[in-house]
Amino acid sequence: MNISAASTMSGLPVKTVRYYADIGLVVPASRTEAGYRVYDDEAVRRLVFVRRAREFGFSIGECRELLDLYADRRRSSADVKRIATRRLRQIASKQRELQSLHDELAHLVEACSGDDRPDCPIIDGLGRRHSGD
Amino acid sequence: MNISAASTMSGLPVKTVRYYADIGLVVPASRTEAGYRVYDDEAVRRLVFVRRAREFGFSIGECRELLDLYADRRRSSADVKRIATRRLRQIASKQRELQSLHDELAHLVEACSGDDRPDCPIIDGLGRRHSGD
DNA sequence: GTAGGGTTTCCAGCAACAGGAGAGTCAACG
DNA sequence: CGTTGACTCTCCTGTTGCTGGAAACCCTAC
Repeated sequence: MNISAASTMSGLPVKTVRYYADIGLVVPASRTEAGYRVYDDEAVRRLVFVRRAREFGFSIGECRELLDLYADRRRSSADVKRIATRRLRQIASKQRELQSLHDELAHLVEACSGDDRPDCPIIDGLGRRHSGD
Repeated sequence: MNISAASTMSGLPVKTVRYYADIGLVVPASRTEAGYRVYDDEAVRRLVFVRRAREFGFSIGECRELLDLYADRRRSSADVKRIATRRLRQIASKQRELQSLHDELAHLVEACSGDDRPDCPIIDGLGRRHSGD
């Protein structure tokens, strides 16, 4: 199938499919004589796999690792679990970060009257030095 | 004061201070005859303000807006509150997104035995199509 | 045979800097 | 006064993961 069919089936934009081919992440099964990329079912499965992994926030590098493991029928599940657990920790850390950000900013927003007077705790709160000094 | 003093006082890397000057976000008070950037207290206050706002995840564009409001003694607090509230909603949305990501991935990780056998629910779960199709 | 879609390559650009090259500048030391 | 070393300047490249566009080719249908 050609690139637009692969795009539709994988749920990735054509540009992205082409990009993944360029960086060697998911290469097409072959090329036509005219140079058109040809994708087969296996390649589409890999595209879907990458899309899902990207949706989980795995980097392209991590996708490459996972894809290798995906293809390797003899890999141990421990290898996969290690990468996924690392990613899980990243997510948890990002969540904590966002939480404190949210709390602090919400605090400022609540304290702000939000009317047409110039006094604004948000501006004051941003201007006041706070972390890292 | 020169750029390294401004860097130290603001808590921003020299490169970043220079970058902010280049894009016109925080311009130095003046230049020496040799072309060295000269920062005064006000410029440093603005650098600190931007650093704080960036830590809150405001984009450079939003920092520019906020900086205008910061400088405008006659602005209404409503203008500031609008921008901050928008950002707050972005944070909340990102939090929800991370939460579902975390839950789903944690689910997969828990289901994975993590031993040296090849069966791996994580790989299977990533390979299975799920969203957007 | 020609109109319209697709497809190819390559080049530019996004955010928000970081790293480094090569050249100029400044203060201190001898 | 010369030199050393730290600092600064501008300019260019690279990062991540694409996205958009241009110019050229290809393929099918009418």
